[in-house]
Amino acid sequence: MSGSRVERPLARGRGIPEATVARLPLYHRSLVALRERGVTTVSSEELAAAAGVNSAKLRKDLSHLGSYGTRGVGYDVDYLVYQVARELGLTQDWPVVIVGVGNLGHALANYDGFTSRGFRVAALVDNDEALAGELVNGLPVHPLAELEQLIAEHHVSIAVVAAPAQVAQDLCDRLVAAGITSVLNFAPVPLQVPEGVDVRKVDLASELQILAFHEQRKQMSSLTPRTEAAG
Amino acid sequence: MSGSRVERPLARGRGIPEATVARLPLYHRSLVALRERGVTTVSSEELAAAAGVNSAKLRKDLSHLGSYGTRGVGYDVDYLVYQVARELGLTQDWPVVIVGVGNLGHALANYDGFTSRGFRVAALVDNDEALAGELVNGLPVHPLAELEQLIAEHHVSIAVVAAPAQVAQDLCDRLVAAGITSVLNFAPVPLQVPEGVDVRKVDLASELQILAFHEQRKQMSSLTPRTEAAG
DNA sequence: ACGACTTTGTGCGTTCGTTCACAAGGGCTT
DNA sequence: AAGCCCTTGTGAACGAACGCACAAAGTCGT
Repeated sequence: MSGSRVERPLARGRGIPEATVARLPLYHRSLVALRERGVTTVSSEELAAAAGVNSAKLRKDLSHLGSYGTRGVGYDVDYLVYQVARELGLTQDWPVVIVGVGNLGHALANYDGFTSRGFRVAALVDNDEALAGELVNGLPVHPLAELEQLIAEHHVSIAVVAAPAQVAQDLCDRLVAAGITSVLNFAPVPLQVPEGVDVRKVDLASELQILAFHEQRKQMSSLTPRTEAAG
Repeated sequence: MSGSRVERPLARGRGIPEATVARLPLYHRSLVALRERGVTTVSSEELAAAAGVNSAKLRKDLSHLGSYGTRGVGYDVDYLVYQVARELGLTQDWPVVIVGVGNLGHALANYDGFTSRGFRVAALVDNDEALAGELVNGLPVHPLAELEQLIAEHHVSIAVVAAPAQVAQDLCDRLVAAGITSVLNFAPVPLQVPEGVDVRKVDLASELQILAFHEQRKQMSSLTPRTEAAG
């Protein structure tokens, strides 16, 4: 292991495929888990197995970040953790505002996975005045009227929408107007946003429906096992 | 609108692309919303706008289910809602078991989106004996020991894993052994399952990390706006 | 110092998904 | 009944992603 490594200017090619980006968090988590087990070096085969992906795909994904492996040896875990974290932007602090403190918002505010990975819940906001001032995980719930001020004060650019579907689009417009440029949407509606704003949606019901689709297929094929038969 | 329609034997071609399946819940929801607004007929263009997708993609997706539109007119909303629901398996009852009744499990047990779409929380299970018997959304929390019995009794084939990462794989093995064939996994670990079992994962932290990645890119490009310049 | 061995990084063929653009087909008006 | 207009359904071009298989490149043993 040579001591000094070249520090690349983040994403050499300027364009990392979206599919790769979506897997980087997975690699990061797998690497951290390996490090905690005391592993210092890992091959693409091992890491791929830990992450549950094809090893060639893993190597190609990592190659988009740079040549961080050593042929014949593998990857240095510490070093790779850092590089992936840096590429993902986990080395900086990301204040996040959660809008909607119902059941889901509550759960999100308490979720360790957010706080433990560079994200910090900067503020909780809810439309329900009755909730105002209540503490959730040590943080007070703010009335909706303070939304813009909180975003500006805490320099928030990422918002989590955990509000009902009916108000989600209006809320989103307000968030964008207040300077939010990334939205994680839990409301089951497709949010319209202007160019330059990113939206990712987490749709719990959809996921179950997709499972139900395949489940139905399994049941069908087990009831008619001779569909392909033929003479 | 002709009165009698041909009832296809579900998925004419036998194989619907996975990408299409993943969008069917979205179309279903958009259609239901249109129906509630009193819309009886919708064009691919309109429905695509409501769902936030390209209209050609929508038409191709729907064509995989069958020819349910009328050229020059569009799609009958009621009829299409039914066809999509049938294809997704929403016309049948899907009992679901939720394993892990922490913050997230609590929120899921209370989530309307599940129950309102053919899914029924048949049982709640948690490892923590202190929770046993407690009512969540009117349902008692069962001790982990009763897991297999509950799955058998209620004919459950879909499980939701909302347990900590450390126990997720063991839990999953147990679920599969008990007859579960579809798993919705909220634990941040890639679950290993045998052939024939489907797993979908919802990874809250990953979604934020993906947003952070793009957010970082935005910041970088706004700081160095002349990257592409050249002489 | 050298060769055998290991593992990375990647060129290439294949598969999957998206989008364009238009022919086919149904309804509506005259 | 005939033609116009509208929208579907799809062929075909394009592009993104995957995975094989191998050359390049480094390590380790002798």
